[in-house]
Amino acid sequence: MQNIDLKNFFTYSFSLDCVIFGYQNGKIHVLLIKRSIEPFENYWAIPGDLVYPDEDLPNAAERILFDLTRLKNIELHQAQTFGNPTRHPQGRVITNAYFALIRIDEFKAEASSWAEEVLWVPINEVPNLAFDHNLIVNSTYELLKQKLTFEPICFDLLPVRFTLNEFQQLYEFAFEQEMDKANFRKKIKYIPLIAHDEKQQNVKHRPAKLFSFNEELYQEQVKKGIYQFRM
Amino acid sequence: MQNIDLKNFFTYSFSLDCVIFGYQNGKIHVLLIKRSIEPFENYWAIPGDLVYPDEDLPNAAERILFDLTRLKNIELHQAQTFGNPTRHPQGRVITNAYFALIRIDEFKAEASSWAEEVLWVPINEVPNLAFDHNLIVNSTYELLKQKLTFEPICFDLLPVRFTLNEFQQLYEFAFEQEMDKANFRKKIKYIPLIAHDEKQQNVKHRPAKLFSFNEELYQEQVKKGIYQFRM
DNA sequence: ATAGTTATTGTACAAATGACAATATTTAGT
DNA sequence: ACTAAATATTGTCATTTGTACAATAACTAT
Repeated sequence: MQNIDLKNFFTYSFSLDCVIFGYQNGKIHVLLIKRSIEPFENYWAIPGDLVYPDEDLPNAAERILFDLTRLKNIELHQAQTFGNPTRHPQGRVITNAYFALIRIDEFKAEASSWAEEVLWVPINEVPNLAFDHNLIVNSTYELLKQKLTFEPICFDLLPVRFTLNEFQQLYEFAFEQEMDKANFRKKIKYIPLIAHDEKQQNVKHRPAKLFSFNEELYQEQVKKGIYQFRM
Repeated sequence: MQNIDLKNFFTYSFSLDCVIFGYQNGKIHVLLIKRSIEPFENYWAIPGDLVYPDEDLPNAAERILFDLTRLKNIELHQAQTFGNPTRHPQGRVITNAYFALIRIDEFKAEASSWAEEVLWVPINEVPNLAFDHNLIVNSTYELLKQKLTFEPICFDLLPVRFTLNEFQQLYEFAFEQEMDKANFRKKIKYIPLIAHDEKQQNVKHRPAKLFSFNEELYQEQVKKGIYQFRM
């Protein structure tokens, strides 16, 4: 796996790792796979693999995620790049993290290729992972938290129709901080939401009203410069 | 420069490009070098080169910047990675952008190695650059503007001692928006600044008082959770 | 109907924002 | 020394936003 003659030229491998976040039971989860191959056989890891020589990064992200987890039609975004020379035991592999936010129950992740198992694990209960994947997951989670403040990406994690309490709890979890219900509602006053007639089901108390994000109105308001998302 | 046998393995080159921002005459500038080698000979570009096989990315950033511009002791930060397969005419070269913010007059950039010339150019007057360097510069500038809102990095661009007007003008330039003097001063009320007795020199009107950033107090307040920078 | 539980709305005070005006200090010229 | 020009610095006030806490509403289960 070494080639001295080409040293200083095409001497690297380049891989891409996917950090897939999902929200369930009031907790943000991350998707892991169990490796059935060396190195780190039987370790949990995030889905990732080598990028093909002629492949663009966004395409590689889609392909790799699908190969290992059967997930598709997911919007992936670039995060950090990790290039420590010793991060891969078999050679110099620089890796670029991509991340996505999905509704866990809207997609069905299935182990595939050399992924033996898939697992959604709460972000604060992630076990020891292969390679430097703990570092990658943690760094990317920091990025996610940043983005939660300035972009309406919370709605990719929430159910399409959600209660205001579910909405609030997502932020309480991410920022590890309790918030006042009344004040939270004032804070989100200008976020374009659609209030539905429908109500929460199967709760043993007063059911809450269901809302959904008004994507079109949001886009329109942003274009006009009337509104900027901020939490 | 092609090696068919190793296709799918160590088949990439990995490079690193530096976007160095400086502030002068009320404008944010970026540092360019003129290439004296192919490809893109005689084009302006940002300083960048291949990463050595055993080199960590932060070290590579330092080394490459010094080799081409003689700049050193500069804090470099990772930005985006660009991996379009056709971005380099001679093969697959994935590149990782790093950026830094400096005071132009505190450092002396000098052309070195295959850099024939160096040039500070206002960010809104950047010419056509080699490779996809315009894309890299623009993306990184967007990142800089984001960071200007949430981290006190403006003080890396401003002179060590600055007037409040210089401070304000930096933000007015970056966000392309005029601000009210009085309100700006209210906004920065909690930023830990040191007011000096010293005043602006060589102006033909009332000179402004000079301030500097109180880094220690800032760190202390952040640690205590008392304060979070926000513009 | 009643208790239990959560949803939703209201109130009152403190703090921040934004538009605008007033005052202060310096230089340059007489 | 006095004055005009220029910019620095501070103040006012109406409006909006933030925060803590309380009150009311609506549903379930018994």
